[in-house]
Amino acid sequence: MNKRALKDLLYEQVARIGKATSSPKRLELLEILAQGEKTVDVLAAEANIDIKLASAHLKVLKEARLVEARREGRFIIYRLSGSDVSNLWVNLRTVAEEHLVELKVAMDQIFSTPEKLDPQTRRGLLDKARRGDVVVLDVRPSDEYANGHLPYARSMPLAEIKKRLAELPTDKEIVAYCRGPFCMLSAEAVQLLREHGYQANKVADGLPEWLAAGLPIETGES
Amino acid sequence: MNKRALKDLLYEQVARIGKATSSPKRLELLEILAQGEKTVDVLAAEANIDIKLASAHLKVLKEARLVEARREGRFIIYRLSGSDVSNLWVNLRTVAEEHLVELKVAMDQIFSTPEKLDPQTRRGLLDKARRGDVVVLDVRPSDEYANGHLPYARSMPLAEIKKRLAELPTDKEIVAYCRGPFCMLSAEAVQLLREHGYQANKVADGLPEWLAAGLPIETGES
DNA sequence: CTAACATTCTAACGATGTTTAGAATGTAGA
DNA sequence: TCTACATTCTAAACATCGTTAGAATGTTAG
Repeated sequence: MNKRALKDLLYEQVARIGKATSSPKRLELLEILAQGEKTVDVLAAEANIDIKLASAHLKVLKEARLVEARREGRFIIYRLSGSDVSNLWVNLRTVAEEHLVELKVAMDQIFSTPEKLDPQTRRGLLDKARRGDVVVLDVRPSDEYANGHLPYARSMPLAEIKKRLAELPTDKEIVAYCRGPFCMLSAEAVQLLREHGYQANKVADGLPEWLAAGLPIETGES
Repeated sequence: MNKRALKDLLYEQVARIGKATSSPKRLELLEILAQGEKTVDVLAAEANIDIKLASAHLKVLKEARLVEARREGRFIIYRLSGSDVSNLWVNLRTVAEEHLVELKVAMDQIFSTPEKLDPQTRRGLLDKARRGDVVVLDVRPSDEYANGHLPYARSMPLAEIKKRLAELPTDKEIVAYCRGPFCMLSAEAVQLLREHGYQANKVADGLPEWLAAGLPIETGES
């Protein structure tokens, strides 16, 4: 076999990863899976697509070895095949945010106050959380919190906030986060909290971004 | 506009980056551009494709804002639109190397002695190069060397090595590198050097990998 | 064993991407 | 202005992908 054919083979393999990440739906599935393992029906519901279609996309991701599946009873549970896949998602999204004007514009329209974090402010948030100067609030579903969350974060899924308002302090800043910059849960949480007189803000980071920045996380129930 | 439509818009934008990296040829073009800016005909020659096809692929990369173009006389010069694009290429290739067995097998077939570098050995190489314990040899074309090279590296393009053998020491280890793990220049250089009695080895790293690892580089002619 | 259920497989459609060749554009130099 | 040249644009053939619906598979509970 000649040199060119061999080279072509190498790039073709990398292109398998590129192809797997070339569909919006598959990217959304990857982001959801970056929060923890999920069954097909949960993934389909979260991504708002038909189960059959979700299954087809998951098959593509599996063939590219970006996800793995295992059966548990009647359900098949998918998970990312490594933390490097989560990092790749963050990397792709970051490049898109950096270079695609259309994405910047869309983000500005959706999220009035962008709260991007740089390494320094991430550390700062960590320190303030440790000292108890802010309450870090994880508003994702509780299974995602259990799978991994920011240090010192408390779990309060968006759907439960209204009933559990009393648990939150009114004299401290509350910092809400969810799945990442594209997730709208924290924005809704902030709106709800502010309406009830709390000092609430959101940060764009989710677990994948935190991990990609090389920062530590915690796991386990609240 | 409803929430779902807005979300779809976000993922669609990221998918533009994925789509741009879903073709082997485009990935090869990105890797070449990660060594420095190039004209279309040089890119086409390096990637072994027709100029028209190269132009078409470059157009796709440009629409995804991964590359930029400027005209200089009769030539149009393309360059990556940021160092994050170079990092993305490294990230994609690394994920592929990690998860795709087919790629591992192909790499083993082509490169008999894989010389992957971890952060520690990279630092070690840097130290040895500084002390002069090894000669780091950049065997890429000289314009790529001028655009950026590993610290303390000497430029000796593959095509010139035979004539310039006398410049190299026989009592020191020579470490050759080129464009990255997929590039065959350094492997050929090592073979040539060994045939002439030199102690030569190669490392998989190229400039993009070195930069992605957060290590410093040098620029300028030799 | 049967029914209910989650998921995948198969087949089909239109939409999109890759590649090639020929025409068109824009620049440099005579 | 005319010619040579690098590059892009256009059109067309062909392959691949996304999506949908219906059939098939494998598992659990009765």
